[in-house]
Amino acid sequence: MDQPDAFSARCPTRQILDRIADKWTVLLLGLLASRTMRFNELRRGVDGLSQKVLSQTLKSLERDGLVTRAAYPTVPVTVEYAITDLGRTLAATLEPLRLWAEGHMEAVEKARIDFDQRQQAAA
Amino acid sequence: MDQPDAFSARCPTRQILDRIADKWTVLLLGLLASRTMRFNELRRGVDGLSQKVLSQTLKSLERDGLVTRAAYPTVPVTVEYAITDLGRTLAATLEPLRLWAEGHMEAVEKARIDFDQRQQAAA
DNA sequence: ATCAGTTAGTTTCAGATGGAAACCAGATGC
DNA sequence: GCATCTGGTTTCCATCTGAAACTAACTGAT
Repeated sequence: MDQPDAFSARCPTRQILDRIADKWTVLLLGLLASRTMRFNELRRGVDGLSQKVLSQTLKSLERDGLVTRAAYPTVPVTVEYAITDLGRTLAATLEPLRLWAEGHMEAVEKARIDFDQRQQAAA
Repeated sequence: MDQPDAFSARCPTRQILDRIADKWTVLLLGLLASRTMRFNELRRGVDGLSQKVLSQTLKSLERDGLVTRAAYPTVPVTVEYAITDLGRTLAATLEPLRLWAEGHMEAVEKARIDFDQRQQAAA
């Protein structure tokens, strides 16, 4: 068995990286790390996430063993999504990513303004 | 000024998260963290990355102040991409992500097989 | 002088993906 | 009968993606 290597297109690691290096995955696992949540609760928690993409993303996360889905025949239907142990290890890896974005927001915005002005000046 | 909050669609953090939580960004910054590289060198280093997307991704990374681009009028043209200090802090955050993918590849693949078999059985 | 090859890209086109909004099922409340 | 709650699926359109071809400027070989 070869060593896993994300730089090789043929390594399964590549598909997994594509799946986990995703905006919605970062935010959803961030929420689910704190507690089990229901479908519409997650939708309200992640502003701008459409039902279709939430449904698709949760399905992928479930397939990859990162969250579990439990449906209860109440009225109306109750569906609870919970993070798994595996998902929890990923959430711990993903949290610094969200924190980086929040912490370096101003530095990146400043860089963008500078870059755009230089482009403007060159044109 | 509001606190940055990636869960809000209106926060600039969201755009930044979308930019950095990206397969190609993870791999490119991973390479550039070790040393300065040229365009085709990066292309060869990241298997499966097309020239178009490499060009677009590098342009975004440059705009966000994460890498610098330096062109030298040699023959043929030499263009060198180097990581910035800001980029280096992000690369340090992104590396665990790639390592998670490589380290948990088998667990995820096993989860997928189990899930698909359960789906098969249910159908 | 012309053809092949190097560099770092841009362009083109078909197919996959994204989000907004509408729709659906099943049941309760009014 | 009609609206409302749940957790989705469907539809439509715009954007994004990747593969491949093309560009520009110059070198080296034939």
